[in-house]
Parts: sequence; C-alpha cells; structure tokens
Amino acid sequence: MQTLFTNPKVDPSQHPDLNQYFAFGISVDCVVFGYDGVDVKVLLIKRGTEPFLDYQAIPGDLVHPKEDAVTATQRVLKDLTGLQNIYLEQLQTFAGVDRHPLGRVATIAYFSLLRIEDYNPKPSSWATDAQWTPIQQLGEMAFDHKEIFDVALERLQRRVRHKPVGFELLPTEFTLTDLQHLYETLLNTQFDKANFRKKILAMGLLLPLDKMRKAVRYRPARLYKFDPNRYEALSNRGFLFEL
Amino acid sequence: MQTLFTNPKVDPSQHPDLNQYFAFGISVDCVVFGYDGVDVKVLLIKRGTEPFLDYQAIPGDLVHPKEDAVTATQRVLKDLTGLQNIYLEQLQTFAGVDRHPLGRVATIAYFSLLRIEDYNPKPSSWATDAQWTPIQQLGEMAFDHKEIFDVALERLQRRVRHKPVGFELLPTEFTLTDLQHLYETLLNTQFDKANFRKKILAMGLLLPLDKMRKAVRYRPARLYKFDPNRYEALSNRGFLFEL
DNA sequence: TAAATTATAGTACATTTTACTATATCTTGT
DNA sequence: ACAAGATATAGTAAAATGTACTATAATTTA
Repeated sequence: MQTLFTNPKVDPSQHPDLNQYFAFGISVDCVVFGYDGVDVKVLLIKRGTEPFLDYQAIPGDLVHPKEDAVTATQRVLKDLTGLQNIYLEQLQTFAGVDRHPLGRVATIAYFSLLRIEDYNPKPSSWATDAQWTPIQQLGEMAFDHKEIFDVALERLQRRVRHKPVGFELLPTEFTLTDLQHLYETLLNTQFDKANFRKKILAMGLLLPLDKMRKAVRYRPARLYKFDPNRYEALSNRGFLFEL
Repeated sequence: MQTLFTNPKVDPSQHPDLNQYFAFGISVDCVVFGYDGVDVKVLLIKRGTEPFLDYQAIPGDLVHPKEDAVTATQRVLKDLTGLQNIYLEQLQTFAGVDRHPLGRVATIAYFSLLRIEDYNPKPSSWATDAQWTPIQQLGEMAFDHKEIFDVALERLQRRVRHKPVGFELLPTEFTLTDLQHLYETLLNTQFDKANFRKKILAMGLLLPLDKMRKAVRYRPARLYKFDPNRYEALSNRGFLFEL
C-alpha cells in the first residue's frame, strides 16, 4: 500500500497527525441466505477465536491491506465455510465506534442468495462450525451481527418483491407451486394459487418445459425455468418486476 | 480508541501482525440533492487541497477515530458547506484499493435530499467553493466521485418511486402541479395531469389547505401539504407508496 | 375403480389505470 | 366590463388488472 509519507504529492509537514486517521480496520461480513425447498435459512459459523469465542456469527473477517471488498468477501467465505463463487450484493456498512472490541473496525456487510442443495459448507480456519440455521431460530450473536442480520432480512424481503432474485433460491427447474411456496415463506404471506400462477406467467419470464415433476404423490406439475435473457430484454424496455 | 494491545481479552503474541490490518482510513461522502422548483441539482465543492486540488468533488472527508459515520457526515457537511441537520440515508461503501492516492481509504457514501431555498451553502475549511450544480452539467470529479454520483442518482430515482421522499424536495406547501413537475424532472418522464392528481390524492397522504398559490399568471391552484403521520399510520397497515 | 389430492383452466365481478372531454377559475389586454 | 388566454379541477368511458371463486383434469393410493 502506498502510505501517506511515500506519496510524492503530499508534504507530511502539512499533515502533522494524518496518521491517526489511518488506524481503522475494515472487515466484510456476508449474510448468506439459502433455501432448501421448505425453509429459508442463513449460514452461520461458530467462532473459534476471541473475541466472542464460541458465539454464533455471520461469516466475515478483516480485509487485507491491498484487497478490495468483494474479493475479501469471496476469500473469507471460502476460508471459513468453503463456499465459492457466490452472488454478492452489498447491503450496508456498519461503522459504530464500539462495535468491535479489538479496535475501530467498520464492516461492509454483503448478502447472498443460494440453493442449499448446490453447496456444502464446511467450517475451516478459525470457524469451528458452519450451519444452516432457520431464520426463526437465531440465538445470541457476536458483535452487532444480529442487527446486521435484521437489516439483511428486511432488504431480502424488499428485493425479492422488486427483482426476480427469488429464482436464485430455487433449482433451475421448478414448478409454480415451488415458486409460490418460496414467496410465501420469504414474505410470510399467502397467495391465491390460481391468481399467483396467472400473474407470474403473464410476466413471460418463465419458460415452460416439456417435463413434469415426478415421484410425487398426486398429479405432477409442469416444470418451468427462469429465462434471464427475456428478463434482460424486458427490463431494457422498461418492464419492472413486481410481486 | 481502545487499541489491539490495550485490550485485556487479546494476547498480542497470538496476533503477530494484526496491526497491518489497522491501517485503513475511512471517509464519508455525501451526495446532497436539491430542488429549486425547476431543476434537480447536486451540491459540489471545489477542493482547495491536494490530492485533486481544484477538482469538483462530493463533500466528504476522513472520519475521526472515535466518531461514528453519521456524526462524521454531519460534521463534514457543516465544515465544508455550512449545511446542518440534514436528512441522510446510507448509499453504499466504495472500497477500491486504489481509489485514494493518500493510502487505503474506504468511503461510506450517503445521500441527502433538500429544498434549495431552505439552505445557503457557504464553502469553508478546505473547500474553496460550494455550488449547486445541475445534474446534467457535471464535469470531471475527484477520486471516484463520478461513480458515486451515478450510483446515488440511480438510487434516488428508485427511492422516489417507492417512498414519499419527494416531499423532502418541495416547500412545505405545494400544488399538485409542483409535485408532478418534480416527479417528471426526477424520473425524466411525463404524466397525464388529471390521472396524476387522482392517483396522488387517492393515497390520502396530502392535506388540502385553504390557501391558493398566488402571484401566478392564471388560475391559481390549491396548496397541499404532506401528512407524515398519515403516511406512518398507513404504512403500519401495509400501505406501500408507489408511483 | 372410487377417493384423495394437487394442477390447471376458466369465469364473473371489482378495482385500478388510461385516455380523454368538459367545465371552472383566474389574469391580462382591450 | 368583458373576451381571450391559460391553467386547475371534475368527470367519464373503455381497457387493463386484480380478486375470489368454480370447474375440470390428471395422477396416486386404497
């Protein structure tokens, strides 16, 4: 990193105590939401180090000096949970003065959505556990991670109504009932079955497949897949997803 | 600030080079949007110091070691432009490795909405100028401030459609035509006059006043004011503002 | 083969949106 | 005083969308 006093443009005598401003730590934390077909869960680790030893926590760690935030988040997630190449969206930065006992650390929070079946988290580095936790069953958490989680959930619920991100949580091929159940779970509401179908299909974002869901107890439903190209095209023409 | 080595819970020998992680600077930048009845403008300063001497910039500066981000933003805005007590919403954090020539600085960006007539920005501290700039006429800007501005504008346009923040930009008392013009300017679209009126009034968020706009060339229009309590009440019952 | 259960189509009514017309109200110019 | 010009506001009819149902189809299990 180029430091203050190696920068030729800057006369250090003009900035007597500028170095006190360069004493922050920056961390990243990522709220990973997953869906297993029934519940929405969040990936939490158990801390194997002080501070907050043995507390549940959102996976996260300090950013390296020459590393950007998204790279750091991918690295940290891989180190702690084994997860790689996952979709990230920046959530919010939490910069309270006393939020970290080691010093002044601002954390850039991200959130992420994925299908639980596609990933197999394994704790490593200083994480002694990595578990999918139903979002109703959260215990005490390290730092201000509960607050971060709450903000993330609120954002997820808004996001899912205005962008077709819900499909990130379903298998590539899904039935309309699957989709409806996901939205009902995420938003904690009920939809009329026939009308939900009509509304979603009218958007024209789903490709009907010539396949049916099998191994099911009663009449099997048609499988669909989300068509990202179609969404892209419609978006450019001013279409707004809204549920 | 409590440093790493004064924290009793931490054994420094366990963390040999933790201090390299505490060499970040954190800054805040605030994109202040204003409306003067005709144009949407943004408050920019001219930098009177290196780096980027004499460049236009979004007002912002380094956060003090024991200061939280919102407090820092209010302080910096007051120092540079004289503006006080303004509404702030966190936008996004920009943490690129090389975005600041003095060292590694992550900036937490905020944005703000206000009525230009209510404030009178005056440059001070190291700001040599503070000007309301129409958002179509932005020149080259310091650091990555152009990118920050672009993200802020996009967010403003989304925000204004889903939350009644537009009223922050109008005088307390305004006509429906004023409101329509604001939205048309912000969103760069046209609305049908009669239908815009009906839609807005149907929300029940506006209190009609027994006053008319005067000193106008033709038939004066009724003045209204926004009713925040009503919005609060409706929101709690699940009402979603949508334009 | 009937009962159970879910999928899907359809329909009628209510509500909202959209495009437009008509009327009211005010100022300015004569 | 009054007509002309300009904007505000009310109203209305058709179209589109949303809502609450009913009916039928398809499949498995008993």
